[in-house]
Amino acid sequence: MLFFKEQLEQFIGKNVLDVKGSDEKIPMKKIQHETVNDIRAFGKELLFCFSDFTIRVHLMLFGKLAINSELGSRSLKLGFTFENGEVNFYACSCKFLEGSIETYYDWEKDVLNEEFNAQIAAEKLLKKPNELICEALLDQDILAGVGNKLKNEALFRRKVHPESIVSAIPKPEIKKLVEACSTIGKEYLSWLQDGEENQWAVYKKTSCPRDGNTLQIEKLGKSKRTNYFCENCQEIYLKD
DNA sequence: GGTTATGTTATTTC
DNA sequence: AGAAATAACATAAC
Repeated sequence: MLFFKEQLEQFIGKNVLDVKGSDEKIPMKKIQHETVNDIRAFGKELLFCFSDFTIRVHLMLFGKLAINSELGSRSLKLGFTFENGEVNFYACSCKFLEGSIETYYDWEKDVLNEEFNAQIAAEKLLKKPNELICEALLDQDILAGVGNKLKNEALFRRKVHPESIVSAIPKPEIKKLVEACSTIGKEYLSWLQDGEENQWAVYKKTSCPRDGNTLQIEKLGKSKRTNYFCENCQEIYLKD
């Protein structure tokens, strides 16, 4: 979401002339004529901060946003009109957060925030000793912003098998994994900013870029998310 | 045309 | 009651 935040900065400090959309959880009248004090990103969420409340937008799987344009084929969920342009959201999840935004978020959890704290994230992962690492890395309360792509890529880069048990992975490796999530997240952002194609090593790929081995594609864990991994070069850590 | 997918929350079931 | 499974949401790509 950091990618969009940068494109939305033109609206910081601007007054909301009009609010539209079908999201009944959002009190449209309260927002009208209010001024956006800040636009922030937290993990996969975008935050429009007003003086007494914040509007949170999450694009989920299928969401889209349009800046200074409209997507005619979709039905508008939430749209802001400013004096200098407009933002329109579709197929997203919106929430009205009363009060100060600081009471809702710990910025150090967000892998793309400058306050991201890898040490704390690693410690929190270790508090889930029995989980598969491929599930634990997706915990938004520990690593906000890490999705299935970053998870797969981080595990591959660190040569850790997705079915490894958290408590069996050496502690220094846990920290390295956490740092890889953040690093790869930044790489992803720079591809987006530079308009480059995604350069995933294993996500949606069929062969290992290290040894050419055919990648395993499996839905693992309780959440059954797809995992792409190389059995040859990703080590599995199991309890003894 | 069916399946799958960058994700989370609400509801139902056990 | 609380955990765990299931559904819901809504769209594009293959």
